[in-house]
Amino acid sequence: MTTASTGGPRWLTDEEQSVWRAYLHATTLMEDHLDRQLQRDAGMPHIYYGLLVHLSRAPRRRKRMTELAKDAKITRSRLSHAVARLEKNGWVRREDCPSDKRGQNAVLTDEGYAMLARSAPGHVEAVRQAMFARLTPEQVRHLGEIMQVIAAGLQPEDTDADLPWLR
Amino acid sequence: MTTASTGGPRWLTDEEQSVWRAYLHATTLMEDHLDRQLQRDAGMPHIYYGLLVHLSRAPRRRKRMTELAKDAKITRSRLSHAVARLEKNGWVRREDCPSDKRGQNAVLTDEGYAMLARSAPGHVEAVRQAMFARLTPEQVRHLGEIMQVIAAGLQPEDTDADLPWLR
DNA sequence: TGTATCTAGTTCAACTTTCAAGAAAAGGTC
DNA sequence: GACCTTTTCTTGAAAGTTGAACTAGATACA
Repeated sequence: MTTASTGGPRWLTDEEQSVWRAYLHATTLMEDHLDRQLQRDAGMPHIYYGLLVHLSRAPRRRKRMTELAKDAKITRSRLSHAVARLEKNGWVRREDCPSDKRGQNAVLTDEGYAMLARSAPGHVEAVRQAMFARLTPEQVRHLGEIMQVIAAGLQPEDTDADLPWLR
Repeated sequence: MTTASTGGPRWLTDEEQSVWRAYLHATTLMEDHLDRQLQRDAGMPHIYYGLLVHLSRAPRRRKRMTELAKDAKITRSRLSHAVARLEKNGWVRREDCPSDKRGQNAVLTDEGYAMLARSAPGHVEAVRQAMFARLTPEQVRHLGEIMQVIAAGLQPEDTDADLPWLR
């Protein structure tokens, strides 16, 4: 039942509710699926794998902790723990930042890179099967646009340029 | 760069990669956003809130543990811990299942229901602002269809009816 | 210089999730 | 009934996450 605007709380329409449920359902299953796949084939959860991917793309395969945390959308605290674990695995190592003595670079080791090279094909295949193999090209395009819009709305603005009180 | 079919591992096209990144980005931000919103306004993470919602919709506001776990797409173990926590809050209580002495029902208490009634409007508003307020009606429809397809592909088939070796 | 403030990263404790193991009841088969 | 298997749910330990507190170094400014 769709509530007309009576002054009470605004609920979602039937369609919105159904879309929201589908969204939660699909995203939960996807995350579980990939976590399991990577835990099995690469010995780490999805987010840790993502950290290695980020590092592999960075110049000289290294990145400042804070920047990496920002890229991966996790807190610095969580990153500290994660890097500690990945270091224990030998896939990442920390190195002092030469220009800022507070800073640390997380560096993808050769072993880390090799692990990534080994597990990437399987992971990509899992992603393809779970998502792209099932959608039409149009749906893929739509999904991209929709996700861009949602992310933009939730993204904390990191540029102060357009904050009125700083104009 | 899009790899042609050379026999090596099949990568994603540029567009697929970009859509995949957008998907990960948006879903991560959304989950964080809602977790924070509910932790702040209802004192529990999103998934726990979801459990209360499920119970509130169930007949007599109660449900067998296994069934609840299935609905919420979490393991029974996780549910056991979660219900223990919610029980401590006074929002849920366990009750023996009369027909099966192994069974337990999770029951939404009046306090739990009140808590839900109190926090639901804010949560719905958060969902609306994060998603539906930013999408066109067409995008909402597309998103629903896309999520249905993805969920269907990942959903473990619980009917054995069509397994070939049981035919 | 001195001092106040900010930033980078870590650490701790509390909480949540996972995985493997286990207790208890139910269901099947002889 | 006895026996074996399956289902239901819980438990405990290990792993991961969170948010607040903390250290050390950078930055700003008088």
